[in-house]
Amino acid sequence: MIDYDVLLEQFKLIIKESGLKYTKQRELIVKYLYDNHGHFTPEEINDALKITYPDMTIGIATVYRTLTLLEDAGLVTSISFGAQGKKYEFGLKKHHDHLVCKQCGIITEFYDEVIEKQQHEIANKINFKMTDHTMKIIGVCQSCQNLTLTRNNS
Amino acid sequence: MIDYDVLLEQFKLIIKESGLKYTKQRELIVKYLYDNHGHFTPEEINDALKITYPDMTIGIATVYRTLTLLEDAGLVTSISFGAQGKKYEFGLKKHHDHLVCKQCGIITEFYDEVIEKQQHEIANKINFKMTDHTMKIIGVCQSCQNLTLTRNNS
DNA sequence: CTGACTGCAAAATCTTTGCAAAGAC
DNA sequence: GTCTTTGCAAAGATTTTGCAGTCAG
Repeated sequence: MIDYDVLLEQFKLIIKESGLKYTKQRELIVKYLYDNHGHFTPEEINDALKITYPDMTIGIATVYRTLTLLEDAGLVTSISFGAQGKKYEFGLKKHHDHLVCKQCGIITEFYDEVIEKQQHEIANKINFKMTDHTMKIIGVCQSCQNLTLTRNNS
Repeated sequence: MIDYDVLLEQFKLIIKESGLKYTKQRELIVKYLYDNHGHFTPEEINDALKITYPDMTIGIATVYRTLTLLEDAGLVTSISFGAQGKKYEFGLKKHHDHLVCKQCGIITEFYDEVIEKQQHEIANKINFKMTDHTMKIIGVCQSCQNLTLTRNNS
């Protein structure tokens, strides 16, 4: 995993090159996603920052604006959940896809060489210029399956 | 592709078994998705029905409620687009995945045996009980690529 | 008849925008 | 200083809900 200091430098560089400003709020959001690997809604990020930095006021609008900015810059990526918003995660990890448990909502990441390769082939076959892809496997994770069993046996 | 009459029977059966009622509105929405293969937002469906059946009033709420019902019944499936809602499509086709052009928004469907198989293997490996999956390849379709070329050359 | 369904409008979510004040460079 | 960013609140956009009337079975 990339070092936080290196990440910060990269972030500052992107900021500078775009003629934008480097602010505390932006850093905190990047830092939060870096430190807490996982998938968060804008609101979760906002709430967490409010708790961690009670003396700072960060508006939810800023979180949205920053996440959009960070996504454009490639520092974070998002994953959609139906109509009910997006979740964001730190984006400079190796590309991966997601398994989503529809019972507890937990998201597990995976990477599979065969799938990656096949996707390129599919896109190439029809002259589609692939820039990105997402894959979600939806189902029930092992611990939720166990829970169900337990409940049935009791 | 399944016959419309057969589909209707199946739909009526599902309705009856759930103790629900068979209404004109529900039929029209099923019919619309059957006749117009493609991917539609609830609003698009609502607008289209308003035009096709000017003498019927179908509330947007009914479209939402019906789509949820139909999705639960497996007659339609949905594909999410970030925070900006879902699109629905007729769901009794053979399973397939999507290529989404980020310029014109056109959705192309594909089915790939290798990917399907690999997904099962990934889920099995970690004891994840897969019930569904979605895969989106995002990029630029051939005609949008051509447009860009044309624009650059002119 | 009874209970489900509908349309409407209001409410609830989630996200974006306008604006004056504050902050980065 | 200049121009961007921020927080707030208001506005938008999308989806859901409450309710009285309507309709299917």
